[in-house]
Amino acid sequence: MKRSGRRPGNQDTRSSILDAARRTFAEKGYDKASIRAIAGDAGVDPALVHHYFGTKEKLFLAAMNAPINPGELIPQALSGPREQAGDRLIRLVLSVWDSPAGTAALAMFRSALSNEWTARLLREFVITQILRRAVAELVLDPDEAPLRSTLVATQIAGLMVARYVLKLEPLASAGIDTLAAAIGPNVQRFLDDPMPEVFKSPGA
Amino acid sequence: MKRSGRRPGNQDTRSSILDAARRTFAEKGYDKASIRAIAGDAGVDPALVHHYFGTKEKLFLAAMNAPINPGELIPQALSGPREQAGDRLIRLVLSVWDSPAGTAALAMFRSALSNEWTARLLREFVITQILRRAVAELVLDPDEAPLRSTLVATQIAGLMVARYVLKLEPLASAGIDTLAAAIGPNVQRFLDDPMPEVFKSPGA
DNA sequence: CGATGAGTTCAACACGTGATGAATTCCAAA
DNA sequence: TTTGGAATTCATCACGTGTTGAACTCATCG
Repeated sequence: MKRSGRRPGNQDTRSSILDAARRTFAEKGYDKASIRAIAGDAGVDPALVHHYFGTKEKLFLAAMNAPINPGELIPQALSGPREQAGDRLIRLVLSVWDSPAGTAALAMFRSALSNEWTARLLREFVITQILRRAVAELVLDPDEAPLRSTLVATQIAGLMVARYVLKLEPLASAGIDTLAAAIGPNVQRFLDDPMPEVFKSPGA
Repeated sequence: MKRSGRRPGNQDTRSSILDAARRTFAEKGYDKASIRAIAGDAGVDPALVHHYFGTKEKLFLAAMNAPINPGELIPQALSGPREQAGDRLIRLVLSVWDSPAGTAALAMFRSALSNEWTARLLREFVITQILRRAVAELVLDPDEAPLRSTLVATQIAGLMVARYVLKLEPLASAGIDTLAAAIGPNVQRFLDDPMPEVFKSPGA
């Protein structure tokens, strides 16, 4: 028959490579995370990484594919009173990114800041999966949704940059309650405070 | 005597190298801006860059040193009614970054996002020259100044990332008036809206 | 004129990178 | 026990990087 030879057996290594990849991408970004460093972190020969995942781009995609699944988080952000949506968003974002499951998200973000290809990836992912599918739901006027949701993204991206990349104190070690109380209302204002009429036209 | 040999003559090249360096650093960030690319953009041999500036780090410092001088901008941000300080800050930041003089600032920012050394540089510069010297002046309670000024930095950094790095639409092509009207009030709120009492303790 | 030294270029080194393909180990099916 | 094929490693390639030092050009001074 066709089936013969060694069974897939030790597939721990494959997932330990993925873990190391997520860690390293999150810490150094796409470009500076070398295949050799990832392999070293996983205790494995660099060539094995290529054997499993082919190219570095495919490895990155494989490392992102599994854990980034906002399907469960989005309802959590949408449920509850809409007057506290900003507060809820900040808490959600911070709790996800501070958790081990947020490593992939941090890897994606850090990479997108320095690499064009991953920037395109993040842009498409954020726009189609997050902004249009969740944040836009919170905006009443659909004409204003694109700009308003991008403004929310602005505040959240800035929080990420200051806290996780530039590590500006005292914000980097501030607690989640403090940040939610400070930033939540501003996100809320981006969602539903009245804005000038220029907002309706796309190329304002 | 000591003086002999060819006079400095054509010193255009030195400043054209600096211009090319600022352009390239702004476009690609510190790491991906190769000496060869900078030299090529200036129409010059790569070795000449080393002859003038020694190392790549020194070239970066030289490219940043001249044009980054917030001494004139800070009074502009502080003058005027304090209720419109947020609006003024956003307008100032956008007008500076969109102008050719803002190339150095954009170079600094892009580099800090992907390189540890330049991140330290930007952190020290921003904290000592911008936040403590200008934004903190706008905060009434000195105990709250550190966190409040960092929050302002959060919103501004996020605007930069979304507009210049990720290029999220429609924000990337939005006009300065739209953005000032949308974001200014949020900056204002970071400056002087009442905040929970946790703010006073540094490690909140 | 001839010497000096700045402006400029050329060729090369040492290094780290992503990637490739042959070689080796080793389990499980026949 | 033989053997096929997956798991894993080794050696190597081609390339781009920052950096270096020797060589060349040439305007100016003595």
